[in-house]
Amino acid sequence: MNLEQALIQHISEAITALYGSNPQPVKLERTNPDFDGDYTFVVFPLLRISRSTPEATATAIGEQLKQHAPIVSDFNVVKGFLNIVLKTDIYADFLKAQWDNASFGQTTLGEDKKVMVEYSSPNTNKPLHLGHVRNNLLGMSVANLYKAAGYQVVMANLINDRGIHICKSMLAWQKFGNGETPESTGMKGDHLVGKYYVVFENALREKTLPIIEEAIDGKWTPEGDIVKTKYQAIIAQLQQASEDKQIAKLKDDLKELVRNQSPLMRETQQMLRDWEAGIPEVIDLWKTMNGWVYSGFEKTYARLGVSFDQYYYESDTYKLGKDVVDEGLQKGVFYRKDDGSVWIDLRGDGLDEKLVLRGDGTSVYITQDIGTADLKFQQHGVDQSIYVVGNEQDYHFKVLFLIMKKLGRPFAEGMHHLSYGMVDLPSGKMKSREGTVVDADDLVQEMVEEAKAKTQELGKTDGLEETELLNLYESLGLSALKFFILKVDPRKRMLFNPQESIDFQGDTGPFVQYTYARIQSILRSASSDGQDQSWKQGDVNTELQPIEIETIQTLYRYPEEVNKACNDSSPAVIAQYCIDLARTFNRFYNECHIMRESDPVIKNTRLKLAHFTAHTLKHGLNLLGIQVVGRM
RNA sequence: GACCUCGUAGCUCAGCUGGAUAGAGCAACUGCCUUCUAAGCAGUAGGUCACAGGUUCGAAUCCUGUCGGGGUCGCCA
Repeated sequence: MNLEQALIQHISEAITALYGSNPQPVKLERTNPDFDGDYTFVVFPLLRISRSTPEATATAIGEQLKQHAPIVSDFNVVKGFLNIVLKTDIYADFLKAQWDNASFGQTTLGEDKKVMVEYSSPNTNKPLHLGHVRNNLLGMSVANLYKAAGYQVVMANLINDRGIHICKSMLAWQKFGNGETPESTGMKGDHLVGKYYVVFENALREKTLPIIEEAIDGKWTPEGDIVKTKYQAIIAQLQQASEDKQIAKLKDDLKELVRNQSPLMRETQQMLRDWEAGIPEVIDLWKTMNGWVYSGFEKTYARLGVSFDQYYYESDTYKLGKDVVDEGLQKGVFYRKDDGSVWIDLRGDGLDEKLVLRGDGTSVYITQDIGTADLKFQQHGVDQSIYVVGNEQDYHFKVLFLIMKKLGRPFAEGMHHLSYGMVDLPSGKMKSREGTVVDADDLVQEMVEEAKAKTQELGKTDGLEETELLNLYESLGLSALKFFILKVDPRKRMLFNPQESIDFQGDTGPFVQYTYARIQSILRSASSDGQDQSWKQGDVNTELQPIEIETIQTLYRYPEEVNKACNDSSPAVIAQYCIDLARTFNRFYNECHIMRESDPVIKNTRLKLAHFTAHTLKHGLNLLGIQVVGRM
């Protein structure tokens, strides 16, 4: 039982003793720093049964606690707020018991439970960009959080390796590639493939631009009756449209129509059909180019420090789910329309009717997601399944989870969408067309170079080997990047300012690492100046300074923060905590001497406190996927 | 148009399961290195918590509406 629970029980007993009953669960808060006390109990809700003033009620409970609760040393009352002061021995005892606990921060929240975290899920036609970086960092960190909370974790990556967009890169390479390979060009495989995706888009734009203009003027003569009818319908609407927004949309529709009729797109569509038919040349090309992409991705993943236990490929999973559609039809969850398409009616749940299988019997996106959900639970027997996917897919996941529930899947309750917000740049949204996309590899490289420049400027690294230095720059650069992204609530849209992200002062990863490195420096001198490990023995001082108590209180909170972060799937909770702990320790560092303290008990107590803090900072940073450094 | 989501200091963000005088960092200004790493610490200044109602002893937090940003409403993924 932790302190808070013990105190809650004492308060509850005090209330019962005074008023005969306790109408509601006791809620405690940490005392506002401006007031004296550790915990605060608000008595307003009790006034009905105490039939007294707030002050008198709070005082009565305070007196009762002081007499009967052994952990309470004192109290004070401000209006209806009962501020409770705990005995400092409690903090000394806690420090003594936990300072060297190597598993401090590991909790039992998820004992005997298993969770899958699916994240990353890239397309194999382009290299990773800043948006993927947020996804990857979140996924990895959330997986770490679950592990720390005692869950078994399966990290999964569902790779989108098929589809029309993949064929675009393939076709462009075939037509314009001249046999280029990563080896022949020295390019990273994912970048090479991405280059041909851009080549394709440019060629398509160039070739269709005059036709689109023609089409807007109503002078286009498309082939095929269906297209002709569609075209005429759009033109008719366009002539009547008056709002700018509507006109723009119609023009976009037109553009899409013209593009899809272009020879280039037809070839691409044919290639997709050939792929589905298993034509060997197409499959070979697909395998080759995807292979390039995977080796490129692996380098990016390795540098970011993310990894996976289970890969799924859409080229496998896109066939799944059709038998579940049959099952749903039998159960009456789905229904079939006259054209053969299968639907679910979710209007009763505030959503729409949603297609789950096309009229021609082929899958849509959600079909395979239904099948893949079953597969995940069958293969791994997980209790929970987390999808780390951007918030533009909120609706999709609402529908998916509802479908699984209606199909009677017991695991449906354990499915969660970690819906994270988009990353904006100071210039606005990232747009590939405008070349404002921030490439993941470039970004990491810039951060590491900035770390190197900053480190050299400060010049504190004399005596470090070359490999140690490289490791240091890597660690610092990635720390700045990861912390910058993870400290923001995942659910919120965030602004990525490159200038601010490479700032190493204030609320940053390097700041927390710095605090850790500082402590290591102290611990090194404690162990090397002839005193060896003797500071680890002996008792701890019970006469603690306020700042020492505050540091211990902050440490005490840590396991709760881990649980909170896990429950909320929010690494930001840990990032904010790390800042809090580092700042509190730095204040302690400034106010109290450690190595220069002459009283050995006080000195050794402070060394233990420093050691404990370092452990906790390291644990917290590791949860964010950040490595600590001993010197910087 | 319908639905979802966000709006807190000049900027980036905490705080949001209702509690005291709304907190950090950056930017600005002022102090602190012959003493454990100044990538640090202390201080000054900066707020109509978008706006208007409501619920409550008490609202940045919950409810309704308005305004503003973003997203979604494909037999795309």
